[in-house]
Amino acid sequence: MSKRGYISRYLLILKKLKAKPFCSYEELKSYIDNQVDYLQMRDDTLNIGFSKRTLQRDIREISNIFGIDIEYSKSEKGYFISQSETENMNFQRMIEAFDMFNSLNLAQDLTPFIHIEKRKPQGTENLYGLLHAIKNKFQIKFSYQKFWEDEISNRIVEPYALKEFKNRWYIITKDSKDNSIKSFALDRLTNLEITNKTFLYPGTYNIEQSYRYCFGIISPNDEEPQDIILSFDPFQGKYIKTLPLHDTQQILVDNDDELQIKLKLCVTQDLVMELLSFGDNMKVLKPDILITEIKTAHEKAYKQY
DNA sequence: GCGTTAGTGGCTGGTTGAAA
DNA sequence: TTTCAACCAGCCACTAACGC
Repeated sequence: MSKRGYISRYLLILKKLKAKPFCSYEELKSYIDNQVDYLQMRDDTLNIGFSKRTLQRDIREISNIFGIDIEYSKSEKGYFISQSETENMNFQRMIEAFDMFNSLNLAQDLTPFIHIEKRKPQGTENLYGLLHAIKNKFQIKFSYQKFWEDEISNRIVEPYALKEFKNRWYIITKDSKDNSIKSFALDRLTNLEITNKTFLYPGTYNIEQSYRYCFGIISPNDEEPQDIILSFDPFQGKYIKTLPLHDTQQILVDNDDELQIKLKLCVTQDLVMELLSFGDNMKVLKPDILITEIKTAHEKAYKQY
């Protein structure tokens, strides 16, 4: 069997148990047989078998490879994924990626109907190296080119964490030059070098807490979060209700005229850019500093015509 | 074509939990 | 406490894929 075959089987097991916990071996077998019938119609190299012994080995391998534990409940007479795993974002992403991978593979003859976004690689080839450096607290060196500058600068930083925002990966670091927290997009980072020099992770620094009131990736440093009140027209409001701008989003008014929401965030450049993208479908009601920023930006844009 | 490797299925004994 | 059913894991043989 090809490697794709048994990896597909692992993911089918996870997918089934996520959708329906406490499946017996027979239920899993039936599900996998059905799925494999369909996959094999498109790819006859996918010769996937599934005996009880194979399931036992798969459970062990899934734990080794993906770190996801599958247990058996005697009272429910079935296998299940431990609850904490199904809530794990990595797990959700893995299942999504698998679905996407299989769909695109199966749909090669449907190419005219699938339009993939053409974008630059995300720089994920450095993920392993960066994770190694974060885990072992090694300083890193790299070359970096900002969007708004042609010049490439060389950086030496202490890597703290990786963060994703709008389909881009960033490394959160402390810059040795000025000791401030900075983020760098992986797709603009080159010549990565992991040094032998170790650093001490500041005990008081908590990345989750630090970015709690940030819209995107720009570090707030010492800035305090503010109450932000926005009013959207009803059409845009529907999108905002289904795709909230931030975890702190609360609905204040929801009627035929507007959707009014409150956010608790630091006013950073990435938040301003996001709000500007709504154009005249959104109005900032609070705070004054943000109203001024948005007004100035719209006025500048108006004067260009 | 041949040898090696890895995945799989089946058999078997040990373990565990529920029921009598 | 004993019995039974089901799972788990070790072992071995088979087979397909892969490299030379």
